[in-house]
Amino acid sequence: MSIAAVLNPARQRVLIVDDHPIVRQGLKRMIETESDLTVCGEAESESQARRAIRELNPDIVIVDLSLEDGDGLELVRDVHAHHPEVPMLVLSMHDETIYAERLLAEGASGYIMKQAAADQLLRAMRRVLSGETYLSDTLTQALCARGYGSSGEAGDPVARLSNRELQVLNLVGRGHSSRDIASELGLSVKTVESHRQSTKRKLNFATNAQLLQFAMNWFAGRKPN
Amino acid sequence: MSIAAVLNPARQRVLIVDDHPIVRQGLKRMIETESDLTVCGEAESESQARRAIRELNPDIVIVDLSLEDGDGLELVRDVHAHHPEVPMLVLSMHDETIYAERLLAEGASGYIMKQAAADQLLRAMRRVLSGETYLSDTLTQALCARGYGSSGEAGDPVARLSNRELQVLNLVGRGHSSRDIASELGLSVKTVESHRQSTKRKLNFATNAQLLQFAMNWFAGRKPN
DNA sequence: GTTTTTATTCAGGGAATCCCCGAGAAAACA
DNA sequence: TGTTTTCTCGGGGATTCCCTGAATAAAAAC
Repeated sequence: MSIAAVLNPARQRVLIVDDHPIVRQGLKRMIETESDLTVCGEAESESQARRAIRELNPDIVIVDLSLEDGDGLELVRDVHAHHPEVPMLVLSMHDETIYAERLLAEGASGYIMKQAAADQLLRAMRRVLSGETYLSDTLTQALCARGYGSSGEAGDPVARLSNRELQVLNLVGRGHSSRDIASELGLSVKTVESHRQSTKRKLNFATNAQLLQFAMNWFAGRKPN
Repeated sequence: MSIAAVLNPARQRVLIVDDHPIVRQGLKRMIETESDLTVCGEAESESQARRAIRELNPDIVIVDLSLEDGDGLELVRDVHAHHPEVPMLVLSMHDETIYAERLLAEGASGYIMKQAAADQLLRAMRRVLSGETYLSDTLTQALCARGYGSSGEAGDPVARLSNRELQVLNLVGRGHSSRDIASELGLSVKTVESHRQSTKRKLNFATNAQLLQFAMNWFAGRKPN
């Protein structure tokens, strides 16, 4: 504990959860240079993180998405279940809109990429600390276009799909082609294409590749059949 | 700047190439706390890295494998071609044995993961600076096992892919279309299609959907099925 | 009860992609 | 030096993508 901590006892206490020592160092440096923030602890696994949250009672938790044990989703869900008052900011390597959606649904308060600059990270932290939600501009646009925030509540955009569309999307996510799906469901290829089309429109996807990516990630978090 | 800098003006000058500001901060902190090392510059893209090496003439370059533009392989090859005397230490997120082999062949002097602790990183840097090669224990074992293993095709089938094919597969996994990949790499669409074709053949995939599914899962750090 | 919306089915058609073939040049290997 | 692999690109038919439209039935709204 430094003199600054004594002079400013109201520092917000941050817990870092990341299995990369280098990244932890970088985060620590960024945070400690701020007068209103301090790092109260570090964890490099989910089990360590759970114990650290219980014992340290941090004001905010920064979670790396690419944890070795589990993909971070479980940790977010678990922490939010046991400590719903602790906001979580998720740090990710890639620009994967799919994960952001699922993480926010599980209780995360923000999503930011490692490509983000220092001031952006700090802005995100302060926003999450104030009880609000932080999303990058591009991510906000993507999610808003898909139903988040436009109606106020975080409604599941997939719920807007019809049964048939959902059925087709499921098979799409398993890597089946339109022709395969058509024969499996006893439909015309044109019908399957039509369902894919309407699904893309409802979920605001431009290309088939985006739909495929979404479908695979969406159904990856669910039990097969 | 500490007294050590005055006492030891012969500090080895390090150039950091990484597109994550947080990681750059972490590396910088680790390096600057050492009395015999200093960071002479940073770069967040391949083009910046090339110019920085020319202008700063560093004693060692630390390269992140997951650069946005390209997969880092080209940078390693290019730098080694123009500055064969500059040792390069490659930093990676995952335990990618496939890349390690290629990187060493292209001129890298060491390969270390971001999970590595600080002392391990510094040990790797000093070893590379002294003109030797650094590999982690697990990686050394993996490479040795491959060299002397008589198990035939027990190795990862992805290892059989050529550099270009791997590069294309990487972009495919990020959801890019053949047209996008062609323009990104400055190639004909036909060439990209050809690489996808040969990749499918080597990995025993029948359709493009299977390749896409595999690529997305592979580069997301998860195993298919 | 009538109108409107949605769901489900399918077709047409131009653009794009897939997927098989081949082929020449360059690089790596033996 | 000869062989293999890699990297590059093209032809061309089959297929898919993607937009528009449309018929029928069911559900919802008026």
